[in-house]
Amino acid sequence: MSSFSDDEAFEAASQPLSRRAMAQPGGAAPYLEGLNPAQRLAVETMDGPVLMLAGAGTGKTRALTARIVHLMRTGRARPNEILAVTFTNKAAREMKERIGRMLGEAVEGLPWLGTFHAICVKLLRRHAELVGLKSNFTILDTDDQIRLLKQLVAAENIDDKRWPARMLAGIIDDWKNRALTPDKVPTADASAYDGKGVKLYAAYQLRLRELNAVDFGDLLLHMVTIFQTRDDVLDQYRRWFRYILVDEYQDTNAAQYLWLRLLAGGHKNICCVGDDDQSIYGWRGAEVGNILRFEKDFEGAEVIRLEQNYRSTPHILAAASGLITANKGRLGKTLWTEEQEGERVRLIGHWDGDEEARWVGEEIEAAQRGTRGMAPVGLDSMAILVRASHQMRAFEDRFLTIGLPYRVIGGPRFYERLEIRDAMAYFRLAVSPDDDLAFERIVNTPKRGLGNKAVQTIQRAARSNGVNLVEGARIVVQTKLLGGKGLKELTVLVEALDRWHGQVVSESDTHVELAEMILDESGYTGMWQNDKTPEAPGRLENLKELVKALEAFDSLQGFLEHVALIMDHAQDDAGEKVSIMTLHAAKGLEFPMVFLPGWEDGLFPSQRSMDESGLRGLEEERRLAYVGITRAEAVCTISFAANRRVYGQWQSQLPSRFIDELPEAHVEVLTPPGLYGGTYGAAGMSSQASPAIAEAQGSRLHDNAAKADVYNSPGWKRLQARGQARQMRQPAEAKNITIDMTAVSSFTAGDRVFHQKFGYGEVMGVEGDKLDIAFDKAGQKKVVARFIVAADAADDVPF
DNA sequence: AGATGAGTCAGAATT
DNA sequence: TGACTCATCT
Repeated sequence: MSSFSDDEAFEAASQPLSRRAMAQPGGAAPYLEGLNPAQRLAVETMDGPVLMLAGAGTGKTRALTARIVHLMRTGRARPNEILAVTFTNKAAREMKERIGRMLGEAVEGLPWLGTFHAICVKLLRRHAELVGLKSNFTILDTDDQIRLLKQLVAAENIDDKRWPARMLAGIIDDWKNRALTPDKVPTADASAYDGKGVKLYAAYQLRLRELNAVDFGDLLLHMVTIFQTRDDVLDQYRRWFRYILVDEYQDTNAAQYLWLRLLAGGHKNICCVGDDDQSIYGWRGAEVGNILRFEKDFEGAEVIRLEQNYRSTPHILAAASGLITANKGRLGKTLWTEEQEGERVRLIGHWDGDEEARWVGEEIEAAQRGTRGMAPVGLDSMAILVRASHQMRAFEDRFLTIGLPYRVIGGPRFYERLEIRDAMAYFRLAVSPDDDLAFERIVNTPKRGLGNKAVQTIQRAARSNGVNLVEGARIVVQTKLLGGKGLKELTVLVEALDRWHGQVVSESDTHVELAEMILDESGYTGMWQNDKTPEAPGRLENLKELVKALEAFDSLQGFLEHVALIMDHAQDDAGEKVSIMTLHAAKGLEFPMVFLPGWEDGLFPSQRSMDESGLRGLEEERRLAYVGITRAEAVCTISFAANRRVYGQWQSQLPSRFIDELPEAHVEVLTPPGLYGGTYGAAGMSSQASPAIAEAQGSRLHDNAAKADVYNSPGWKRLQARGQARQMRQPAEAKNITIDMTAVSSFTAGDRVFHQKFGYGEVMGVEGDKLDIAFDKAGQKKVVARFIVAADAADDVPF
């Protein structure tokens, strides 16, 4: 891959400043309008180190983008003298859009804006030779990384049962996050990976260099190494990037921190934006300490607090603020809002996880209709935020059953899918025949009769001649080291690879045509067309989508470069849907109505987090809770279950300690259905029941005022909650599963059926009132029979 | 080379 | 419980 495009970016950006970029004559600039005093101060304090301590929902992106525009419009910096770093591509994209909007028509060049990794790629391509690479190095993703490590581990005769390569990958990542090259790994870490970690790390780095490849961690690590060893290069960039801005500073790891300190070392014009209370990526190497230490690290730093919240009601803010005060060593801030009081944070306990999911489903449907005098709420305005992704299942099952549309945010990503990765390996190989990892991946996909033995033969041929695997394969073909089918197939493959590579070089076809040709001629498309498993059609769809995505680029190289760093993929946004996601995925988002289920000790806070990291872990969990609550604009509902299936075993659960930490004045305890009144309430009351509960039971009134009365001593919440949960019974519906016999009996395996959400499919099996159906488009799912109609009757149903 | 069965393990996830 | 990996059999 050539680095010309990068260089052009540098040169173009270095053109003299246009007239338009000068300060606007007279009157406040439009981008400053509507900023509150703190935001405005953060925008206008341009020189020296600034820490913008921006609480949840305080308009930090707005301030950050306004600051960039301000730097440009006042003539303080030319666009190319500004470096703005984010963590995710999404954040970078959003910021670009906002800046574009603020600048309007006037295009005077754009600042350096991108993720740490994207910026580092650009820099590293210019200086690759300083770390023994060529500027067209490839970027390996986690999968390649692990396969490479597996080979090294195998060469060391290590039992990869006890010491999986994945674990080594994690250890090495950790070292790289801490900016440790193999020679700098502290002796305390010498025992890592059966005492062979450091040695393998060194071997891995060597191998990467041989392959002219880097992993994600290297992008930063190599640049830090270059900055540390080459003053001339560092000076160049210090002059280049005169103003530096960093988003989500609380998420920086040691390598990123060093990188920033080195770059900002001269002029100290660095503005870090973040919120120590929202640091939730410690397990990924982020160090809250970076933001806590800011004032010490950068002498004379200004700390500007953005505390006016534009998102949530006072009750929600107060509940979140109260909770987070239990953490030690915070920078501290006081969020406030001009909004009206609104509803308190709602708290409710349930019998078990299924009951919780059922209740949430009902609440959502009620909100959709509009209840308690509230206006109807759209599904797009609601979200369920869970601690761990396996908690999503109960909700998905329930929502499928009641036909409530939902979308899962996060999940497996497009470019991580098998078929996409295979196709990409073909593209990589066509672009650079040196890509041995890509060759290994596709040599026998589709099946060519080239199994382990054949691959070893090729590897031996390549190694003994000091060439790449494609050349090794060529030698094998020429010297007929293989026989029969394998030889024939390998001959065809080598010829095809030559042809494709030739076409990449000569550009005789468009890259889109070439891509289609590769997938076709390799037999890869055919492989899935002949595959009869239910996933096959979906995979073919994805391949089509991949080719479509290619159209946005002007070469295969350009596309591969993009994909290496930008692994995200548009979500399906069609139609109103409830969002389900993890708390981590919810950071930065907001919803009018938020459900926070599963607040049980061990689940949230997660036991594992506490076991591994003790108090530090607990505090990070608490910040996660803080993030969760502060996602809510108007209604925030926390819930927990008394019983939950954990790895197939039923366990009784205790309400989360975080529930105790919520300030009582801002919480309203709801009454679970089926506890008071109904079939089971009266019979289930034990002598331990609190007077308030007995009273409520007796009167059968859901009287919140009465409950609030007794709801006033610390520790009581959990006791009360536990008491409630004990008295709960399994709801009637769960015990007496109603089976609609007419619906069930009308279908048997093999029937063509129709579902309003999933479309057409074939019945694979029948279990009680559920049908196991392989849908043409949506894959295999279990669906309640009453939502299914016969395929030929679908036209008659008014969906 | 593909299918089957035993065994293992269980967390958040970006680039 | 269930998803996934690996080893072994056919």
